[in-house]
Amino acid sequence: MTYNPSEIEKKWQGFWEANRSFEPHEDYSKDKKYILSMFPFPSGRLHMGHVRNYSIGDAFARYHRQMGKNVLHPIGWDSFGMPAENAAIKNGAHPKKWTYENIDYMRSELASLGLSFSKEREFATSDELYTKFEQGFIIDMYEKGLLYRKKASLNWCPHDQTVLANEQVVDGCCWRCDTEVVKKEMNQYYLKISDYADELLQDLDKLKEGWPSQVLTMQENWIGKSSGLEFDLHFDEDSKAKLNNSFEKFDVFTTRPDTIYGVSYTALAPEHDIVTYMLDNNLLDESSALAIKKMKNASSIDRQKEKSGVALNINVLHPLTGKSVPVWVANFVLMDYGSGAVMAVPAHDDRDYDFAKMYDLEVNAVIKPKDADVDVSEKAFTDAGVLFNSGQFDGQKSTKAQPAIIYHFEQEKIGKKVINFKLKDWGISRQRYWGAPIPFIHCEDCGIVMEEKQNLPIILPEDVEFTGEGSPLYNHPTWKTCACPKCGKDAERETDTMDTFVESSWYFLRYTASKAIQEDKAFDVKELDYWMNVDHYVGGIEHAILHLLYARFFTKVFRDLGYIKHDEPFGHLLTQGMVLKDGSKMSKSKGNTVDPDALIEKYGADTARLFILFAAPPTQELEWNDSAVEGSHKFLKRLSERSSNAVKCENIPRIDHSALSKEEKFARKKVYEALQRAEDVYTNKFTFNTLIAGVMEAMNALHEQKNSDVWTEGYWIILSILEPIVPHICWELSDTLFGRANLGEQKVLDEVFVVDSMMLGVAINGKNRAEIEVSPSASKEEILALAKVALEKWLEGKEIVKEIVVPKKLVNIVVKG
RNA sequence: GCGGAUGUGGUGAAAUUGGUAUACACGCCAGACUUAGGAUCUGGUGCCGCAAGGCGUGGAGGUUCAAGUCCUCUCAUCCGCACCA
Repeated sequence: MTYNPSEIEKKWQGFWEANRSFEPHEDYSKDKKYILSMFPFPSGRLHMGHVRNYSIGDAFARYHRQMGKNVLHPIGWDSFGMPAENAAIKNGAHPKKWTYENIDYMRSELASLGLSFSKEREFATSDELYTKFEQGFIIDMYEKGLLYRKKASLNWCPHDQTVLANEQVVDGCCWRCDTEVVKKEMNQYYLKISDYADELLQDLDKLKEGWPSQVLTMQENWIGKSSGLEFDLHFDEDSKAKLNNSFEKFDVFTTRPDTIYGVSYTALAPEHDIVTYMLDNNLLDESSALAIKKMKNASSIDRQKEKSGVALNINVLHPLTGKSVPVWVANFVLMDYGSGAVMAVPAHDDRDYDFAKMYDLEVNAVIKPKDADVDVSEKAFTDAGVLFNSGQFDGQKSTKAQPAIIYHFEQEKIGKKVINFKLKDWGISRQRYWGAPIPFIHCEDCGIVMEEKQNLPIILPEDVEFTGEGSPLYNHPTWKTCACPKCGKDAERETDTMDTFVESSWYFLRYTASKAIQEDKAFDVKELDYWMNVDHYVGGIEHAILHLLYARFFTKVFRDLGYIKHDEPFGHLLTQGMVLKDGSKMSKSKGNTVDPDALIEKYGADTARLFILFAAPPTQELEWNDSAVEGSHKFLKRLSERSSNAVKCENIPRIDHSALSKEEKFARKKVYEALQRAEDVYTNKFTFNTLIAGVMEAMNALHEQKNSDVWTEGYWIILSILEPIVPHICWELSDTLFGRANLGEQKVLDEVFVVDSMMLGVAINGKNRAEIEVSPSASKEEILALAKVALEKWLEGKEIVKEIVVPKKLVNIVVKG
């Protein structure tokens, strides 16, 4: 049969569409599988990363459908976001029009790949219906006390009068007008993810089976739980006077209380209240004030590059020794971790050490290794050790001194044990147009008032200008005017929209909503119970932290709001590697992209899917190679052409294995080995590349023999194995040959694995020297006798020290002399 | 700086998890068929060497009868980041 991909792909895509082949069934007594690939942002065109993502997901979905499972395999669009607005600024295209046109085009691209998505559950997060439910959830969270407002320091372009995202700041300047970016304090809404920090950390345990360990580690580090000592540092009298008696003290946090006697200075974040007070009241000389302002304006990345500090010329008293300790401002101290102030122990902390050397501050060692003296003349000694110069704690080991010192502080009521998290609350406000409006109203009398739920969704106005200056919603002449829902007075709508991570934090729940309830509810408890959790979640490693953490957080919040019963959304996670060309990531700026449409047009979707799953295991980076794509295409051509060796039938042929030739037996063995591997790959290993290699081996072995029953049986099985990977060609051939009766679970026949003889490697001192053929029932003695004959020339004049026989593998003889 | 990974033929990669290193594929070489070949089929292909043989999984050690796999040190590359006290 000639292979004509464009014809058969169109044919079967039409068939699937007409027959609604991939809609899940509403029979909740059936076993289910929920297979989900991360939904795309509708940027305009599919890229190879998408093709990889959806090919992997589709393989799972189709495999489980063959196994008789009720499969939910949905798709949608993460359609709010900055690029739509940028396109509007650049080309004048309205974000809504731009977005929905992109969706239409990309939907057709996905269709041309033959992906087995459910159509009835597709949505875009910018749909008003989705916004309606999301705004409802935000109101619920506010009422639950999970949403609050606080000041944040944002990137601000004074020229465009607009907030900039980190990626819009280029070398400290605005990407559009090149004006120097400054920090501006603004009120922002925050979700209290920190309330869930402990549970988000604890529950990583539940994911150990199904998630890659490096993702768990990254999340663990991100949440960053640590315990230590928190205590106050009191100013001396002079310093208090200098600060107009406005401050008595500030508190610091340390995870190394054992080093406390080594404190030689303390450092405040440039944003610290005390620093702000000193700046506001002109208590610093001009150059110091300027340096601090510079620190505050620097991007967090610049702040990491080089340490800098300013002495405040005030002092605090060491809580244990009473010694005077100078207070500095340091750029590496962060306001939103701990209390924004640290005690510095340069002798035992690398950062503190560098800083002390820079500004010629004291370095007082108080910890030494167990059996040696400590030398801090070149670098800090950061290991645990034994305390000295530490008063009553001298001679104690770090591990013992830490709790002992904390206990001492608690007894004296001058400090306490504290648990800290790195995880910060999630700021969800964005000063942008193309996002879901935050459904709040500002009333002069009532303050912040929630919009009434019956008035949702609060939708975006369409008559908006995109100039890149200011916030389009804020600038709109009438949109924000409204009446206060509480008192009826004139009020103003909130003009901030939500971070798009909010949408992607619950979209997987929305997919469970069947058509019947989609209009009325975001989702239904019964349907959720049946479909959740997601059995396989497939997506890029770049989402390892933020998206996955936020989605886990929303799941827990929804549980506590009583909407759902699950603690964790994603049972198994597969993080795919990047698609590279010429050794680096495909990107427009590098000009090394390969266009999926062109690929499909030239070779067909099946070739694209086959290559992408064959070229590397899914978790690894994939190096693009045009001639290897050609190779995948040739394999499919052979698959098609050699199908003429198989015979039409309705059942798998019965074969008398013992009557077959060696080549025929070998071919059957290869076919069933591939089948065995298929189960392992689709359910455990996900190394589709080795599965495809196994099928190629089976094809090669079939080609070495001429028995048409063996060919037929081979095709019966191979087409079933390959269907999840290259569905169109498999449906076509299977339809022609077997009326598609083979597209289902196939049984492994153990009889084909029985062999008459096997080859064993024979080695001397571990060095492979020969090969022997033995019967599977041969005894150890028989094998050794054969091995010694094979090794005759190597054994001459040597003394045999040891003989090792590893059944079915090899023989190793250890000799001397 | 911190955190996470990755190093195997000319190339993408296998290796049943300590047991014959390089399966499968690309590329390359030779041959067949052909008006033609960028189609198809057949054979070959880790490196050095005429050969016997030797050497080979980034590098150096170690454990073991046996190491790509385990341990120690080291080098290179990639990814993420909020200097997390």
